[in-house]
Amino acid sequence: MSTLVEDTILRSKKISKGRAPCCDKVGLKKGRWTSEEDKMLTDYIQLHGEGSWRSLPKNAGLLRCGKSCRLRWINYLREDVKRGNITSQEEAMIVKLHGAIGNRWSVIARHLPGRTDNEIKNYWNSHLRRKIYCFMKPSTSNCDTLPPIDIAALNAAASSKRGRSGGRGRPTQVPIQEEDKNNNNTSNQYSHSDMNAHDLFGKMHQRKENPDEAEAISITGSRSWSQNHRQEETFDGIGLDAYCEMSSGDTNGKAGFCTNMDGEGEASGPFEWLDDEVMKLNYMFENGMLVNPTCSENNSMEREHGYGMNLPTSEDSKSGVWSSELNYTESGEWHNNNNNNNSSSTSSGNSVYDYQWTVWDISASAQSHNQWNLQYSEESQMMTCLWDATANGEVNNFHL
DNA sequence: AAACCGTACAACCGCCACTAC
DNA sequence: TGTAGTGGCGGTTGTACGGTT
Repeated sequence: MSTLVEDTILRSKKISKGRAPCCDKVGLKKGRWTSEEDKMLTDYIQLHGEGSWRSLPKNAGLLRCGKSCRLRWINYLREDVKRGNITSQEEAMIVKLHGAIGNRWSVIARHLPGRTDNEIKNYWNSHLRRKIYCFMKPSTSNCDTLPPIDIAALNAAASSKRGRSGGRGRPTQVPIQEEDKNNNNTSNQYSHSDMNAHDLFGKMHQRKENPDEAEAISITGSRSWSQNHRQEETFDGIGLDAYCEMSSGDTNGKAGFCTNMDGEGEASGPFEWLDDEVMKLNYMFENGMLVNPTCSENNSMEREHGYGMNLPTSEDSKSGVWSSELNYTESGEWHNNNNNNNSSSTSSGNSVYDYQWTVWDISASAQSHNQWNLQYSEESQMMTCLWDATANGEVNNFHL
């Protein structure tokens, strides 16, 4: 009889709560691990090896959830976990990879030997994100034309759009799969969430390989939202109101829209994607993926004053500035191409500010359409190590 | 000295992909 | 083929700690 009751309870739990929890949390300890617990876990794994996390706590005599044991082992107890400050080289790699692939911490971590995804994620959230947001805020007299960024409002807008998403795969702000279910135009339709750096890279490559066939892509710095709406949202302070439009080659695309090949699309609210996507676009600026024809490589004024990360020029590539100086090999080793330490552009500390900066007069460029052109420039090729492309430009693999 | 505040980071949570059955 | 178990991932929270008022 009691078994029947237990079964009923278990079944009702499963029905009412979906999946059963990873473990019975009753009586389990939470919070910080003690050194005794660490030793018990380490001793057990050294004896029996990793795996079977569900049964491990019981076998090891730990009052912990299996997940908690796994996390503790992977992030802190393993011998190959590197402790200590993130180096400037590692920081540069994080910035670069994050610009290319976004919050895929585990992928980024694979390129940083000894670093865990959790550590990198924390480092990003506590150090780098702030720095990079700060760089978008005009700090020099040269940037007076640009209003300051209201970071608090940005974050508020971003967080208000996010539920507790979690999960692997695409970190959705918009339920894309649901979106796809509800319409038939999935082949050429892009949502803001889809419109990430990865997609843009692929499309840029397509453009390069088949300029006549591939979709036209334009990235335009623009204040495209209605004045009323912007005022309501108190987002007057946005410094980089870039929006993406993807159309059949003319100006069918609409600001902030998901458009298909016919220029049809559904408007989304402004700023939904700013928090992440603008940053990604910004990284593309930084990495030379977007080339402003009004900014010549030799424009020293632009290169000397700080608004945005400096685009590595072909000259930079030759002289060892930026990424050409630092390579990461397949074997997981850092390789410094620059054998002398005289380069004035090398990072002097753990700050993205150590890179060179340049001025991007986004406000001015926003006044005309299509002023930002995506170009497959020589400089941009430093990012092409990240993907494979077939002859027709189809991206089929990310080297991450 | 105490209260407050911001930061860093360890840990937790929920979800998803994969796999075995 | 469907389902449950498991590992893994990314977002978020909790808290210790140092600095400031």
